[in-house]
Amino acid sequence: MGFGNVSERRSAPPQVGVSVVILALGPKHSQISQNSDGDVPLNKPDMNNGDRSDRSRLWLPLVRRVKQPFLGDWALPGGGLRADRSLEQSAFAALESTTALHPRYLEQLYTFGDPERSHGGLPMVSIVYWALVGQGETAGFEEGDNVRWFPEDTLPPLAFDHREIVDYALTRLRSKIEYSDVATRLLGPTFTLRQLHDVYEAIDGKLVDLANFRRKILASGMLEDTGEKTREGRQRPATIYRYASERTPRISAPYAFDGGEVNAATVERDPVDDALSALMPSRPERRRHAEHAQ
Amino acid sequence: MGFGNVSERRSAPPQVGVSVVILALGPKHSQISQNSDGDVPLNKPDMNNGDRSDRSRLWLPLVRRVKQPFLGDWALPGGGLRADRSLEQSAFAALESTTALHPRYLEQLYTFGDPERSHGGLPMVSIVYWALVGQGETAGFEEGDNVRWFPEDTLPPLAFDHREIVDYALTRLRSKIEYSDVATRLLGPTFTLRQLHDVYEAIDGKLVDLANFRRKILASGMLEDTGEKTREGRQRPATIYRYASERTPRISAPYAFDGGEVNAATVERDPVDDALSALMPSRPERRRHAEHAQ
DNA sequence: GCAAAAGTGTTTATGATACACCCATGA
DNA sequence: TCATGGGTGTATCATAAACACTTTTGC
Repeated sequence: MGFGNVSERRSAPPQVGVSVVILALGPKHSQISQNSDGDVPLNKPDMNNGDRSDRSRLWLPLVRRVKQPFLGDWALPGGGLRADRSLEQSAFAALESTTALHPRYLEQLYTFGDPERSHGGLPMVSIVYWALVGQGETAGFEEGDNVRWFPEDTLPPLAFDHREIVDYALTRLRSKIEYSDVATRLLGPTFTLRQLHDVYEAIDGKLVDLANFRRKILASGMLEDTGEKTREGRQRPATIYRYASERTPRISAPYAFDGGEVNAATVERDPVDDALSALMPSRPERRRHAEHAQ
Repeated sequence: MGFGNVSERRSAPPQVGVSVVILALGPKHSQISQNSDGDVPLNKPDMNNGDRSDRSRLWLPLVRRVKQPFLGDWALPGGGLRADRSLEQSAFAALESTTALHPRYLEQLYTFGDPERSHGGLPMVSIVYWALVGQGETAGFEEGDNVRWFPEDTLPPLAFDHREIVDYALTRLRSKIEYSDVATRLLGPTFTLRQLHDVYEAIDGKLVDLANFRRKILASGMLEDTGEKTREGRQRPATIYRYASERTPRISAPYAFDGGEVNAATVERDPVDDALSALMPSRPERRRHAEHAQ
């Protein structure tokens, strides 16, 4: 299906797709050796050891491009839209098809559509989502030659404008961590205050006073004491908390995508600050693009 | 151009368009009489009188649908995408084609794409922008039978999910006014602190202590004394300020759309808080939707 | 001088930060 | 009992809110 000529192509609508920035907490330094082609560390973040000092950097999975342009470069996982799927479902599907990960958080980031970004190919509008994956969510994940995890601060050159997109996702995460619960989504369902504290420090470089952090978080009421205590290490056991939003039942599931080993229903929009949570579980509708054809 | 059958249509990509929520400051009560069909007040907000008490509500223009579904209902201005235009340009074009308004602020709001919203017609993804129009910007604007201004709090029934979209835009405005300069974009290029104060009160219902407001705004450094004073009324003249961002020259114009009586270059993204301002004037790229086809 | 709006001062409450200190546990 | 991280107390500082007060103009 080709376009007739340049001017027809220019006035035609662009292609549309979905991409996802997936973020997870990983070790500060890779434990496995460097890779053959000189790329920076790249084993997947190990989610299951209790070693605090080594769990303090954000990692994200990228896929290698197998087509021009940017053949061989790393890019964000993505996929197409389908008329019978919500954008979130499409994002989820894109995410799943490349990484088999089940996010604990998924939110729309931004829609990129500048003609310049197409780099000579078909113009493309990308609706980008960002996702947070908790610890333990990566159990079934296998890295291949075309999918690999990278630490956020040592990314390889990325295709298209994907580098800026990643940067924007990180900016959003860093901003959102200050007034919402997103940090908890990078951990498992339960965690200690120290673990949560480490997430905060990992996300925005600077050190956070642990004593004040404790008070602030506890005062915010977003955590709930599970009644349990850690039983590791040789120190005083720490209280184990859980994110308290289970109290506030979802009005409606953000999307009905359900399957896989981890329940997709655990994926939520931010209930506090993302106004869409309140507005979006909205009612059906249809909007043909004929509004300005009065 | 029809689709073959239902399942083909379902797996096909949806249509894509752009819509805009346009907001401007208007009088609290309409000065002209009610409309024939019983709709709520609807003359366009008068931007040019100095009557404070009457300048305290948000208004927005809607267009009447001339097709099914929702024929005759009011809807957001919108239009199509073109491969050779940025999303902002498309938003600007949509805005212009229906209202001839020149916004002082334009920012992407959200992309809506739930299949349910299509109400039985062709599935539609809407990339929605919101715009703020300052006083005096509406000079050349003419209302027709198919375009009309409504006060934000007495909207008629809207087509599709446009009501939720408007609500979300208002939520974003109310949130953003607290940590950015958007409020100034609803006024003219210069204004008194009292006027700005009134905008704040108009936007989020509650009263704001004028003394504290004055200190806070002034301390934020976002305003600049023009050196001029008001010379109206029979009271002490007020200092006239201007938004101080002219100091901080734009790195690059958000988009190159230039034309019409008001310079489109005055449309800016929020320079402080919208991280995209820093990231988006980014470099070209192209992203075909083939990422997950490894 | 008086009304009306502009603009300043001052007190109080609230929250963030820094950091000293005590507690519970395993070895 | 000591090392280690868990957890609390408290003084200090910055900011927000409340509101009394002074200033400048036109009439």
